[in-house]
Amino acid sequence: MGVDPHLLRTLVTVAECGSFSAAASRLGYTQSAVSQHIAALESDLGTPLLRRRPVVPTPAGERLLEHAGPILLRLDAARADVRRTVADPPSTLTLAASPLAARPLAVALAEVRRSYPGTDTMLTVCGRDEVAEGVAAGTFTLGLVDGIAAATDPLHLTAAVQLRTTPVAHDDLVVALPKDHPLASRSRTRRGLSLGDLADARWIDAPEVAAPLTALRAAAGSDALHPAFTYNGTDVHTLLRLVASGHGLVVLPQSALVPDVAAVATALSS
Amino acid sequence: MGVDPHLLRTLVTVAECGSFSAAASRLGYTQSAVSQHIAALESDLGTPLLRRRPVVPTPAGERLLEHAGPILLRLDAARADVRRTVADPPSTLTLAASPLAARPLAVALAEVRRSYPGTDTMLTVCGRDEVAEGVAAGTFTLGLVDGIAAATDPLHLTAAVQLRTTPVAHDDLVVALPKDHPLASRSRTRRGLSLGDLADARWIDAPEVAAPLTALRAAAGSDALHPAFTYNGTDVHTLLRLVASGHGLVVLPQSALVPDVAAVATALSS
DNA sequence: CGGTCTTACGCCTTTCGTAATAATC
DNA sequence: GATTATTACGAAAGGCGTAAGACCG
Repeated sequence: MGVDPHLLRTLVTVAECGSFSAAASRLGYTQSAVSQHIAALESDLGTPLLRRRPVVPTPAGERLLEHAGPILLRLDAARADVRRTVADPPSTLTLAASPLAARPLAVALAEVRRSYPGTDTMLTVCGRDEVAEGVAAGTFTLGLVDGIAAATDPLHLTAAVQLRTTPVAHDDLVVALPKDHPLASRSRTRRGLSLGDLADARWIDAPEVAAPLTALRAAAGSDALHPAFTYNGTDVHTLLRLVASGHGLVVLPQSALVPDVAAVATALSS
Repeated sequence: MGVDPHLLRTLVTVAECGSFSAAASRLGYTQSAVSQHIAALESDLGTPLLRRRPVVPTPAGERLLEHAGPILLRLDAARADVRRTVADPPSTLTLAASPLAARPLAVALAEVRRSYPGTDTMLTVCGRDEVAEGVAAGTFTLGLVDGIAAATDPLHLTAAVQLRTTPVAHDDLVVALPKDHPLASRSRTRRGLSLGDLADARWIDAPEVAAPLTALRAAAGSDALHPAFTYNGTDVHTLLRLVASGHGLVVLPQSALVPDVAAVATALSS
């Protein structure tokens, strides 16, 4: 009685894997145990949660899955929170950052190394949600996340756990165009190139890195922003090369476009 | 391993009761079982969570308790959510409302009875948080909550579960004064009686019914709003009588002060 | 002492794995 | 027929209650 988190965890894994046996091996259980877990959940809730062969969540299962992730995350967060109050300050600081938080990251890193000279520092770059979840679960000491924010609504974190957040920097958004794009010259002269002018352009949807297209549609008030394709990745460099090759446009913070790194010839490069 | 919700529930109960044995009888366990629950949690987390005799949470315990409530609530919410997708529409609608949501409640009630003529309707009036928690846990079908809200920030629900919310009505806030209060006449003539003028008045803090004083302090920008006493209750009628008797002032929505009910003499009243 | 929490121990329930059965592709 | 899910059953572990012990006021 009462929705055991263990069972929720197997349900989530089964839903992700789309298979009982795959979930079993990932969790270190036997297929039998996984089957019993799902059966226990279903008998407890009085309704099937998964349709078998293929394994797909029922509507009821979908509802439960919507809750399962946040619950498990919060459970981890609780444990991490307790340990944090007990343990002495860690000897290695683990930082996490989303790719476009690079500029404030440099500042934060300097600050951290100055304030805690003795401690090692580890850095992980990953998607926004992974940063938030990692901080919540205690995997990371500190996380830096970028995102579209207004003055009133600082940043809409999708994580289910409320975290202590502080805005640290802001940057203007620009449209990344290939250099030979017809509008590229216009963008030099006048800053106000409205999104409406680009409604018919081909866009790259890169939700893990840049502004998600849905957010842009809301901002532009236009439904006409069609993605040429979706880029599931966190690498900004690759994304910029795709833009340069004319595969589509992307909205990015200005600082992402400006290379602050100089190239100097070395013996190796000759 | 892994923070069993059962254990969390007993921890919460023990912290509320301030006693193992009291918590045991409330939960239907023996004192021994409760002791084992706490011991299991403490050994799992590797730190004491409660200081005994008297029973008070340690700092680590406080942290865990901050998470425990929301987790347990969300667990209930998940179960209720699943059942809701499976069960056919309930034969009795259970509504809940905070006391000062009375006016929109009347409208909602009429709407509900018109739309679902066959179904019985049950109404519960309780504090804002209880409404939110009840809706999350599926105890209530629909909840109406009042609160101080701006256009940008609709209503800050403290509940840990995000609920589908819709603003349905708004009302101006007024200061409730006794009729013979020196400022009562002024309030008739001009509406703009600033909170600063009343900074030195005696206030009744009724956080479950009216605007909490902390919210007023933030709005007034003044730290000088001192409560004469705190009223822990949900009954508006009693609160208004306290104001009328000169025990203190209260900020309420305007509609709470206007009696729309007429008195007519009956045989019984002679 | 009276009350309250902790520990020890026995019983019962739960849960997992092995293995056999059933069902689907 | 091969893969995958369910069912049956035995062994191990976990959880609860009773009862005795330890601690504090």
